[in-house]
Amino acid sequence: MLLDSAAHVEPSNDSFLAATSNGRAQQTRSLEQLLQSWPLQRRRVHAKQYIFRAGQPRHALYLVHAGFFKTAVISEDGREKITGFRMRGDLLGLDALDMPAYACDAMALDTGELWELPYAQLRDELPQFQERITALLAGEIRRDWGWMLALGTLGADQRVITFLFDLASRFEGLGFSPNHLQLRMTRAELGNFLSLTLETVTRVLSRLQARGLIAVAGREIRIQDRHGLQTVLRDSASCH
Amino acid sequence: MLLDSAAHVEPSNDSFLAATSNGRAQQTRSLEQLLQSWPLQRRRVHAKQYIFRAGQPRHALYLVHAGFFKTAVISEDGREKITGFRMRGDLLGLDALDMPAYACDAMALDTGELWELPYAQLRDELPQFQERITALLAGEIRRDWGWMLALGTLGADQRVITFLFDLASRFEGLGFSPNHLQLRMTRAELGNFLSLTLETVTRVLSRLQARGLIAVAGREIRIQDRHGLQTVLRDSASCH
DNA sequence: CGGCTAGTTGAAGACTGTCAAAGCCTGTGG
DNA sequence: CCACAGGCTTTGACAGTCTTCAACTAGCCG
Repeated sequence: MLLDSAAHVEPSNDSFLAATSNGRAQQTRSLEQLLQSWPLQRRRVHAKQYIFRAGQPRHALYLVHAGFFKTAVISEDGREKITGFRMRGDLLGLDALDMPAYACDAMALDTGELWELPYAQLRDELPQFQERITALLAGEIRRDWGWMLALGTLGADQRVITFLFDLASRFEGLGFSPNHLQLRMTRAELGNFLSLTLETVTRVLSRLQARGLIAVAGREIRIQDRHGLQTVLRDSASCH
Repeated sequence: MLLDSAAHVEPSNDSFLAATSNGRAQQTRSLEQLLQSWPLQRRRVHAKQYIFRAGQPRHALYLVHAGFFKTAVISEDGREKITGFRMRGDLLGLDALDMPAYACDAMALDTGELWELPYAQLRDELPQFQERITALLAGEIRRDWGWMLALGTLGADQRVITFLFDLASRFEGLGFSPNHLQLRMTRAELGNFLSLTLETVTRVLSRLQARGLIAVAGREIRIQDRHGLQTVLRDSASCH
């Protein structure tokens, strides 16, 4: 009888995405510290520039130091799916650590700076590095699962709200205001990530604005009634 | 100009899920070999038994040696999402490697056997172990992304077909027939994983059977026209 | 046999996608 | 400085897929 009916200590829903984000921020903050004294190759990138694309030979791991990025997978018949938006402290290329080639596309959404990490070298010379990488990989899995849960069980409004909260939490972790969000992606990219059309994203934002919950001005979004948003998240029961 | 407009070597669509499965099979096959001479604690489990639940203190990593399992995350308001079905060679608990508590529920869908891996010990004493774990983590991320792509861009029929192909590929990797699938999960669980309702799953299976593409008898499914299924996968363009 | 779980099928409705048109913003070039 | 082109966003009308609700069947076990 292996742990069959033991107590089920539930991680709260909101904390699922939020906590992992915070956790990640902390962990990579210390990853930055860990690498402070290391002579790293730095790269500046500009908007719409691909850092790498799926299939290209993998030669480095990138730590985002500034800027906003997206990673995406593409099927052979052209279907694209954005797997995440990456900002300071996130790593690009983690998912292909065990492969000779990158497994996704990584694109800058605005100008930014990347630190190039020589994985093999760091792994061999820096004792805590491997452990950090493992934690980041596991964290990415939990984050993905959190989004799979959200996309699979929530309606359009709730998905957008969840996204806004997640973004706010991550911004806050980086020292920015959690109520004043400057989006760097298009409606289409946002919709792609949330498995919605760009029109639906627009409609949801308009709807939430009409209710006075947020203020939308293009890609600038202000959260005006956090509590009201959470109510929407709760009340409108699942569509499943 | 960092790798901006370089050639884009595309991994084929079908290989996205299939290849990762095969890759995983190989890797964990050697993981089994790697552990052959290790004295591992073995556990037998029965259907509907929880191996662990989210929030419980993590004390081991489990390697599936026999049986069929599901892992799921649950939100505080009760929404559940099955994150994957696990069989021989898969690891349970990988996603919480960096945490003191498990991050998901793991449940046996039939009787099975698990090998309990003492992570810290193996990591310290077995040189190749850490590397394998890293590869498994990265593989899980790619697999999740593949499903996020499928669920976000495919219609109901295509999702079910993709699932059948994935399952067939995994069975084949374990030495079973890829055309004779014995499902171990309910329609509800299948639907949950594919972000569909159980009714929709049933209807899709009936529809595919009516077209002579598969033969359905409860949880026993025979793939009768693989080529026809692939055609459906291609032709019915995305719903996005 | 009765109760239970799992699966199938039908009809109606909701949510979101699709298609279309128009407005907006920005950068460029005359 | 203004005009224009192009990409991005917004909004509307309509259609389609999937969900919801409900009834019914089948298999299993006390």
